[in-house]
Amino acid sequence: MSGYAQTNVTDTWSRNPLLDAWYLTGPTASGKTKVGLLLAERIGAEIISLDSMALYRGMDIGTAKPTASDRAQIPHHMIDIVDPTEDYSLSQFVIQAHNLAADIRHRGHQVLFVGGTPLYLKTLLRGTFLGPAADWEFRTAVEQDVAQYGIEKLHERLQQVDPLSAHKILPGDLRRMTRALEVAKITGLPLSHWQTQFERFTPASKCRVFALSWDRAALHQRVNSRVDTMFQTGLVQETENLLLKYGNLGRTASQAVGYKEVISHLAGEQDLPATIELVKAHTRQFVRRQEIWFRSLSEITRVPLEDATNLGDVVDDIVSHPWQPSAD
RNA sequence: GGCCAGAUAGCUCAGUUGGUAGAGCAGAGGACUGAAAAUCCUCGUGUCGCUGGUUCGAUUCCAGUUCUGGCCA
Repeated sequence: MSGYAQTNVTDTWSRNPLLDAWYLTGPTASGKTKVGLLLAERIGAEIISLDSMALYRGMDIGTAKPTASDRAQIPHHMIDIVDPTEDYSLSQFVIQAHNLAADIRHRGHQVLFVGGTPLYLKTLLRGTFLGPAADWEFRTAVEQDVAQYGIEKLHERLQQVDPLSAHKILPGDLRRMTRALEVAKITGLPLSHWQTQFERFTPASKCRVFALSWDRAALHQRVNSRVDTMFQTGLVQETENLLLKYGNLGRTASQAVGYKEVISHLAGEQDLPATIELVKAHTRQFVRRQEIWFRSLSEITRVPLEDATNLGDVVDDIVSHPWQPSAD
């Protein structure tokens, strides 16, 4: 098992930060797509989507994908690249994004990441430990153990295998405990030995990472009306079509806010008005978690917004932001 | 018009054999490294509809009153 540890760890299992690109992020419904297009035009960039759900083909309305005309205007990447039945992962994203960024630079263009998946953003900014692929047999076995012996036993097991991770991961967090055990089993070394990338961070002045920021109450209003529009423009129909075409959606795609609730509505679990309210609530909760991530990232420069009429000024602010690339 | 049941946290409701009250949801803060739109942790004071009465003390008992359902005329 320790053979894994000896093979080219740096090349195979880690990715360095990608700090010479531009990044535009912000919570759901903050206006990233529009500002992104204007910014891309201004700086001569191609856009790489930074969104864990826009990856899936056919999930258009619920993910508020850029339109066909948006995509004709500026080249977009990492949209519609997998079927919604497929599993995707952070690591696949990071590897593809690095390769794409290199291609775009070879074409002489700037790279602009646009999207609101904070973990993907953090991973590009700080690098990552890619690690071994998910072992679903192992994960299922762990799940069964937990059902039989309780989650406390799992925490004790992790305590033995990887005390540092056991200390870091909250004892109810089945997913993270399982991953830590999985990595330890496959690599022969504890996860905490590998995961050191997130501790190195860059100040905002040395990178170009911008987060659109709204007053929370105003953003909630935008979320509510965006969700209403999604249902008016056929989210239920789109979901029905996906189910018809693919049967069930995959592990990740079926968890997407909007689709998850419509799927349960189609199964008769709640009526349409209740479904719409659920989607709104879950979107607001997602917004909150996004904001918590953004607050924790030193790399981010906040771009306050009060209405959607001055987007040109917003782009001016972003472009005039002083930038001192670091020597290393 | 008569009878019955409700009125308690932003919402749905529990509860107090009379000593001013608590769940779920919503909301807020935090964690997060191959599922991340996921997963996990923490946070609960509100004229207990209004006005009187009984009582040391009423959100709880009594009377009246307003509103909301339901039933009967």
